[in-house]
Amino acid sequence: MSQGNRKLRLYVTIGQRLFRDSLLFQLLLHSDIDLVGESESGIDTLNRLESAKPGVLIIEENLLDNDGLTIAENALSMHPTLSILLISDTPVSASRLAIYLESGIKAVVSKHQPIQDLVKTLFYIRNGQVYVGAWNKPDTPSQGLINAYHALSGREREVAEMIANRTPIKEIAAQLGVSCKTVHSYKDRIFIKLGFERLPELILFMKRHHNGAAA
Amino acid sequence: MSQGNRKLRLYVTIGQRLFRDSLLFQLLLHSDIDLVGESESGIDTLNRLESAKPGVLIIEENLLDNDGLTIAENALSMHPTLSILLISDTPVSASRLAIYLESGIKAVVSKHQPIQDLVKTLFYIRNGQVYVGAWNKPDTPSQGLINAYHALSGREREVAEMIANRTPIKEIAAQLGVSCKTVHSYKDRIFIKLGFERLPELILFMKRHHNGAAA
DNA sequence: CACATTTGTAGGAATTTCCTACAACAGATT
DNA sequence: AATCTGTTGTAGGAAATTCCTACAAATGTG
Repeated sequence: MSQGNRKLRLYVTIGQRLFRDSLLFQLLLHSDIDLVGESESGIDTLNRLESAKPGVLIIEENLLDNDGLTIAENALSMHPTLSILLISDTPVSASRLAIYLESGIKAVVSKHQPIQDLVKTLFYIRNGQVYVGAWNKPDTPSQGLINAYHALSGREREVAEMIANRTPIKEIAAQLGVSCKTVHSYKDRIFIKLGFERLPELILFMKRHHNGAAA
Repeated sequence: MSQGNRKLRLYVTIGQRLFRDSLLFQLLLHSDIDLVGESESGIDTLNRLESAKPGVLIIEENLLDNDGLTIAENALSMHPTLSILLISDTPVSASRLAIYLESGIKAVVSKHQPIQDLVKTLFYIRNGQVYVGAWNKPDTPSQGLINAYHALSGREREVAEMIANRTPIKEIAAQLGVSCKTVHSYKDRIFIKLGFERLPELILFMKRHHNGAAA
């Protein structure tokens, strides 16, 4: 099976159900993610890796029963090909990061980073590559995304705003005097240019972008 | 505007960006949720409620700068019609719950509850009704959902499993010797019977249900 | 046995997704 | 000024998905 269409076998260790649920839900919207298991405790994770056979493990740094880093190190010694993404409570210092990388952890994402960072990182490390950051200022759409938005044509921005306001496609078409197919084409192009896949991404971006410091 | 199609004006106060993002993303998949603002701190929330005019505020109990309950009480005194859903770190005791309800908080959802509880609660309290729980055992699909699953016909369960395994609709149709339209009809009925709206809900349920204690 | 409900199956219409196409426009180059 | 290239505005085709409806056969109930 080629690299391109191989599923990402994911195991997730997050203590709080609400957080784990909402993260899992979002990741499972991606069709090439295969959830092979989940735990709230480190010890359960260690017990289940053998049968679950994940390629990527997402694990919190601060678990209830254990230090996530310790669990991660144990997991790596048992499964050297496993790629681990550590979720830290705070942005990590350079010295701390060096320790993690030395342990074999492939990525660290802080809980203060946007979800897009975690998703991007996830697909980045599934091939075993190493990723570290956050380099974007939290709570602000990245400059690249803002640039991409400003690069949209006037008509595209007009349609983006209406779509983000949940205006029905038929109503947008009527107001702009174009066909529904045209509005769909615009939506298609907007999502491609901004790198979005789903409507909530656009809604959140437009909300945050127009409010400046609203987040 | 009738109650039925009124949008739910939502403001969310959650300190950690990753958690807030994934929760917001999921809530915004619902077309009748209108996000009017978000903050990571209680003080920002109090400053923005006047202009944001939310109907429902979701706020964490433990914020970085303040006690969520204090912020919630302040918010309520400024905006008596606001419905507040408090996210607690731990399941709350009956005595603690009484305090919250006395403060005018409409619902408390613990971080150890499934996301469906929060979503259900959200739509429950938007009309001002009071909701408290969790009554379901965490990390286990509720008994009602399991009962609903067992009430599916054999064919429905067969199709549910294949869909949850991300088998393409065309392949399911070919394997079962029926048309694609038939498979879509089955999917439609399965989602209605189980109360699901999107594929990740089914995937997570099937994964957890078949694994028993896997979560 | 009669009746009601469920199951298995599938079509119609509308919407959405993915892709392609083309004329007009705008900017860059010669 | 002419030509070339890329972008914009617009929209169709085909396939997939959603929402809804329909019907014969099977099953369950009284």
